[in-house]
Amino acid sequence: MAQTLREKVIKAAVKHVADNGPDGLSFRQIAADAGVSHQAPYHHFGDRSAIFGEIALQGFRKFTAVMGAPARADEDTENCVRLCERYVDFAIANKGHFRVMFRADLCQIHESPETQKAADDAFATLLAAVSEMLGDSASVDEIRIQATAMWSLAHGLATLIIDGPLEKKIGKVSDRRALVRSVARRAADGLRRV
Amino acid sequence: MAQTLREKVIKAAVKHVADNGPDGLSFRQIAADAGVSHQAPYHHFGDRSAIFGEIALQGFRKFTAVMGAPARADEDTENCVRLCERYVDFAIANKGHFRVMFRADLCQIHESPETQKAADDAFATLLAAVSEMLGDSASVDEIRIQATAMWSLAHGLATLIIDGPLEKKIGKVSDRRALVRSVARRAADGLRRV
DNA sequence: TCGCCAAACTTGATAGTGTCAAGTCGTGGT
DNA sequence: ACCACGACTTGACACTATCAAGTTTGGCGA
Repeated sequence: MAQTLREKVIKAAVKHVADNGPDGLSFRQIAADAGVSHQAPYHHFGDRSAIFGEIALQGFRKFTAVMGAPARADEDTENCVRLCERYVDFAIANKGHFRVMFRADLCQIHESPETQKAADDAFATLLAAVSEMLGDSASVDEIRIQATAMWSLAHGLATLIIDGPLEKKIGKVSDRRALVRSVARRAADGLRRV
Repeated sequence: MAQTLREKVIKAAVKHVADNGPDGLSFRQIAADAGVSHQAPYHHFGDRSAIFGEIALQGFRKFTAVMGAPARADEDTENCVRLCERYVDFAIANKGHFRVMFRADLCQIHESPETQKAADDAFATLLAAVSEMLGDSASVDEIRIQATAMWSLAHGLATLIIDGPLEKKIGKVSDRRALVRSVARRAADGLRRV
């Protein structure tokens, strides 16, 4: 294992957040697991929230890469559905990161310009995708609103699945995918019966 | 102050969660603030997660009452918009409850039949509202999908506003209301340009 | 009135935690 | 050879949850 202590600590922290949520994350436990003194991690992350900030940074970068990637052949042809599905897939595949990224009380992304930029880039990617989806004629306001709507939809789905009551109701991956697609398509067509 | 210790503890805990999030909630501090020994709260809530369960219980009941109430004159005439707006309003007005209700890692609602029932009732209220909105002809599946979509949209909006990066971008209440209405109406009309 | 019993609360102790303040140790550069 | 600096250790302190006792207190039957 040629990985540095810093990497080990982050890895362990991400795993803990993914398995047990952000609460009860113990630096000392992580240090002990890494076979290192209880104070060693603090040399790399001055503060408890610093490690969350680092996790968020990594998360936003990965998020930007995933959401901005060109459409694959096996994906839904409808942009809205594809974005939602990618969003939820990302959240599930990166629980440890996702649970931290949008928790301002945990990671204070504005304290690190690097993390702030990564977050801005992530949002810009979302805006760009929506903008492309709407075409040239859409106003900036319209893009903003539509992006916020789609973001909210995907984010709500993801958090309800990950942290909330939806997880146990839809066990199999195929079921989950089907649900996400149905919901996203329904939203794309309009939420109230016309 | 004729309120019992149990009520005091819950009140203090809710306030802490609303102000600082669920992390770092200290039973001892609450006990000290209430002018009582450090062990007293444990007599009412055997466990740290028990108090979260109680908070979730209260939250779900209040939620059901709010979401199930008949439409007021000052509310939007469109059902979807109204439901979203109520949802977000509830989340903001009851931050301390809302932040706990949908966090399975915190409150384990299935451990208390009472809380489980309250949560089920809350979802049933949502389903009923959507069902009414769709009319008699809608299939059960269609109702379920549409309810999940609306729930996700409202939930995503609420969490992004409360915990995420949307809060500081929209400061004034009027701005927030306008945003929520715009987004909800846009979603009701369909997320992709037709 | 007395006794008593269970609930509400206190006191004490233990193990685990974040964090401050010092040390040690090796490695690269001058 | 020196030494400065980053990576890490050691020790201490205040704080926390939680277990395991004790003590108070209010109500109720005899």
